Amino acid sequence: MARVAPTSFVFAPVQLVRPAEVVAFRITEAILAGDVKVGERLPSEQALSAQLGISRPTLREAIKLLVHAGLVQVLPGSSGGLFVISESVPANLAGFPVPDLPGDQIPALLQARRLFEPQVALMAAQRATPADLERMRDAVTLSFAAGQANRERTISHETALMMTIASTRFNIAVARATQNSVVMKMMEVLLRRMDAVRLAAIRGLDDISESAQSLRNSQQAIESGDRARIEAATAARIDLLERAWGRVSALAPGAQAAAAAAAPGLKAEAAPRGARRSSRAA
Amino acid sequence: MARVAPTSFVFAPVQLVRPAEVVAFRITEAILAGDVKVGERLPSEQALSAQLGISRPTLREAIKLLVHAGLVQVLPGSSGGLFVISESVPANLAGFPVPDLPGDQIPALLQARRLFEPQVALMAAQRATPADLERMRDAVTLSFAAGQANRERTISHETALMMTIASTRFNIAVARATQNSVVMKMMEVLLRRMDAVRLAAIRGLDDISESAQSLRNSQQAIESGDRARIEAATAARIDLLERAWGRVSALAPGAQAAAAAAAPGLKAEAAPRGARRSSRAA
DNA sequence: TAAAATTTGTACGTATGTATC
DNA sequence: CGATACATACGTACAAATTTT
Repeated sequence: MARVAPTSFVFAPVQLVRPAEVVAFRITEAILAGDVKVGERLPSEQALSAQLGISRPTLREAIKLLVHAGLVQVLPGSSGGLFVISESVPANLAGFPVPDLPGDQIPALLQARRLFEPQVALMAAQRATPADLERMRDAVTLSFAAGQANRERTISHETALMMTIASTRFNIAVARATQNSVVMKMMEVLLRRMDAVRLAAIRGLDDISESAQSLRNSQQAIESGDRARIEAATAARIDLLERAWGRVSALAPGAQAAAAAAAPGLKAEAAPRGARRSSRAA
Repeated sequence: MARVAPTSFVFAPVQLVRPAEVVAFRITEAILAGDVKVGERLPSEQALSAQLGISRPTLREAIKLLVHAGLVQVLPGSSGGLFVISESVPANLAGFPVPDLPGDQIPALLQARRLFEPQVALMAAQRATPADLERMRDAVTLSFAAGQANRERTISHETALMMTIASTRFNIAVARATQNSVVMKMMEVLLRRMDAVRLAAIRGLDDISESAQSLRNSQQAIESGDRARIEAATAARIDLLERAWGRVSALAPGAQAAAAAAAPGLKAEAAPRGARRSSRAA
């Protein structure tokens, strides 16, 4: 048989994920979403591992990551358990798997949000339950609290963190309000990539209250149900983020450097031993 | 210390993925996308494993899956290698990881597409390269070929398969045309869940040529760049699918049963032994 | 004061799958 | 391509800690 030249197509590397990392991320999500609040106790290891469909050793591995990240505290004994002690640690800071996102693709991320989120907000407005609306209002309240705590011109790290949590929580609430699991899954794809940007971008804001304001505008627009208003408010929110990001990346020598600095672990630190790394198939 | 009741929030099970499955899926994607065509030879095992960032045994494991699925053929010897021999096996039929999708959530999937795809098509129209447009046209051509091969009223399995490939390929081409990696990733979330629906739905079509026609309408609309036309054509394409699905699920005793039949493995057959299952964190 | 209940902590044996040669 | 060595995850069982009864 005649020799056939191989295809010229080159396959991108796959990124593998360890169960413990997936589990830790799942729990972190629940904390960030406000499903489990600070001070609450998670189910026992036995119950949790059953719910998650994994073994207890694997769960314990995940718990180690969470403890190391300062998100939870574990107490032994009869009235002990796994307690949530913080909600302010972005997943990427804890060394969790973050999809590879070259810094220069952050505009692509923002554009994807611009494409997706107005539609999601519209659908949310049509289908939100009272509980959904309350979750949105809670997120807005949190964002204003963050703004209040920071009256000075400079934006502290804590304030930026609170604001990122509020924003993330708002987005999750909106996605949930669609009552559509596929939309939620797609929003997760966006949110997992947003961690890196938010923190950096928020520090590029002229005024921290702008961010809270834009969240409230979106929330009120959704409650009003007015189509044009929803689209405008959602677009405005992303505009704000984009402008802030532009300012930050212009200040820094390079956008990539800024992005990397904001999210250690983003560049995937050359794989400790095996080729064990994170995340889904492309 | 007072005893604290655990949170009432229940965690959804995580779905784990094995490297070989991820790799097999990645290669399948390339085949379905038309990146590597039938008859082509893939790179050598050594080259492939290097590209994919995995060991050769893992790759070989993945190849076993592909061979079993009838997608590729392994020929030994100097002029041998890994040859693509088919593109017509949906990933789910090969036992690949398919995200859990309860049959009753297929309307949610279709609604998510309705929300997302018109926007993607608009963006694609603005940014498509000539190569992108050609990929779309190729997909349309393929769909018409499928229609031609099936002039009778009843739709054969082969025809349905060809049509699903053409549709998938068209969607991939449109997503690629956005030149936006995040949008592509989100489209993947949709497409991976579509496999189950397409095959079943297509058989519910009044006329197989409707499907090819709707693809061509979308393709021409995108080339025209006309906003209203693009939105209408994309919506019409999903309408067609939704009507077909409605017909299929109405015929069958239950929509869930039909969905499960179309996609074995969908319902996650009660976990053979461990909790080995597929895919990303929720 | 002591026993019981609950929950984390630790350890072992097995199976599976991956990496190295 | 095969065989061996290693890593990972599971299941289970038991020990330790702490509060409640």
